[in-house]
Amino acid sequence: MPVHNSEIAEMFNQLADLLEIESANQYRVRAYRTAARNISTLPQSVAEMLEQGEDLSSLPGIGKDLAGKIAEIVETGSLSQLEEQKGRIPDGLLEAMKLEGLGPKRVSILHGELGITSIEGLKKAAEKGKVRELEGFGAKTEQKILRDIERRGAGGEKRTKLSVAEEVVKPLLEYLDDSDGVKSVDVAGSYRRRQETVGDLDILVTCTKGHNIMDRFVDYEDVDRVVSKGNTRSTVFLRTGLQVDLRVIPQGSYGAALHYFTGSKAHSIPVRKMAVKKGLKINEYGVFRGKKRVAGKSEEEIYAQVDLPYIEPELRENRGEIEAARKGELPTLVDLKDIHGDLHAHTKATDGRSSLQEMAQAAKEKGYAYLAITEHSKHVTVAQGLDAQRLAQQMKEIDRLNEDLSGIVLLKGIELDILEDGSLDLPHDVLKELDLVVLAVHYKFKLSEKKQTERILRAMDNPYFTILAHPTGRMIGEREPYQVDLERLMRGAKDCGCVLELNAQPERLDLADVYCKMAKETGVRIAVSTDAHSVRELGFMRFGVWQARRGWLEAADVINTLNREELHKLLHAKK
DNA sequence: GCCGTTTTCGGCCCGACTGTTTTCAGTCG
Repeated sequence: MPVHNSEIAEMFNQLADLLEIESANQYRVRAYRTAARNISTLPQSVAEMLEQGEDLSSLPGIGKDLAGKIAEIVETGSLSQLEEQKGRIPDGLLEAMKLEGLGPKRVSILHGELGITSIEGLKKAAEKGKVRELEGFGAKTEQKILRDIERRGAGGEKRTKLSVAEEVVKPLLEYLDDSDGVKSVDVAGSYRRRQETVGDLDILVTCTKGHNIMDRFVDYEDVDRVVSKGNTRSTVFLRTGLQVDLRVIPQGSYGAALHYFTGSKAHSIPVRKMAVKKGLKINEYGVFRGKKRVAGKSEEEIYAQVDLPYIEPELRENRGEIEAARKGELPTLVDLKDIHGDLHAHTKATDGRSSLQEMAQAAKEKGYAYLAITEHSKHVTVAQGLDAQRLAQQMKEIDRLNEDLSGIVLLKGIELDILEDGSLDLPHDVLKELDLVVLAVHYKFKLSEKKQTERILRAMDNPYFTILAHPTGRMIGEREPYQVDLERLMRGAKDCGCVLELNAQPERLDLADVYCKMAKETGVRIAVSTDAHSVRELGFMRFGVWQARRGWLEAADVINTLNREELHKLLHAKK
């Protein structure tokens, strides 16, 4: 089993924690964290790069030393330096570092003065009042530690899916916006970058002088606990467990603050370095030459100071956007208004909840030109997938309905199961009557990477194949993707003119952003599809488009930006 | 530990809030 990038990143982060507890040079610590961050966001496997003889020290933030450590991890599955450090510092202290208000210095004191080695031990010491007696600690810190231990026992921290965050954010924004003196309210952070999950929410407001937005914020009905409250920054936890930071920003600094708090950190650092080279300093208040602020009102101003055009939030991950901006080669990202139809939807005939008519009507109201009905095929028994006879019946219904519809056309399709050996769940003479065939893997997720890849490649190699649905089968936070060689899959898709789906269901968002970018670079086009099981779910298109934008996709990379005639030509080109 | 139109040494992003202290260290983002 090859070592995953995330495992290497985790080891480097642990090592950074341990070094901090031992008061190592802070820049050395930072180097490990930077390396961990860079590795975890690489699209390709570091283990594979190594296998192919690539020089890892060419990666950003990886020098000779860390390249050697990665090689050791890939070869042996562990890192001797990490094991040594762990021998000196108990695991419990790493856990304790995650508690609110406890960092390396205090954890080190707890270890040295009280001999704490575990959360359990820390809890006992705090209950006996031993912690408050230590220098730099007090009664409040002790209480906070106890509270946090209790809280974590109940749940533990988790990232929140973008769709869930959206539900929480909307009423909160309305609440904040709906008070006199508030001029603007915006969400920054990973939410604005439309990352598939968010850790916390960063909300920025501007308001008239003297207005106390902070009082209103901490009074919000969903606030469970106020962590801190100041004049310009407050932090609360909502009942859902989501952390929300609110910052009050002076108008003249709004762009600078928006840029700063949108991040990502990986994007901001090189931008700030570019400023330093020009004798400027960028912080959340503006761009400064000496003490004089030279920009700050808008993000455009900030970028202009370092000779860059505006960079869309979805691109700000330090995945080449700064270089592209410098060369004037930024993509014009696909937009929701470019979308002319949806190519994956279900109805009551299988596991959907709306009728054909309802789906057609809703799609028409969205301004779509087409909607593909793609029910499950018979192998998916739990969804009462269609056999040849029921499919034929539905096709007749669609023909009848199309005669009555104006402005939109329903396309006849199927979400056809790929069987274990790569053969298809319905015969070719049935498929040839359809407008499009969406192929999908729903069973046998545990095949080896080689078998899974060949299974799908074989399925692609049939004349009716059009789109591969949810290409990795992942469910965010629930189910890992199945093992598949995506590079090989994409080359195969390019050879046979197949399209990959970006499934817009918020718990799938499959293909992930980095793979969308890989598809684009390979020359494979993407269908952004909702896989809607109801009228409401047709609205999931926005999540798909956001993810597509994070994957650098332009309208020309996405087939459902085509008009009806262009799409028809594409779908019939293969036959 | 990384990095270099300041290149083999000397920098490396920095401000707000809290708690404990009485001028500031630690933590956090």
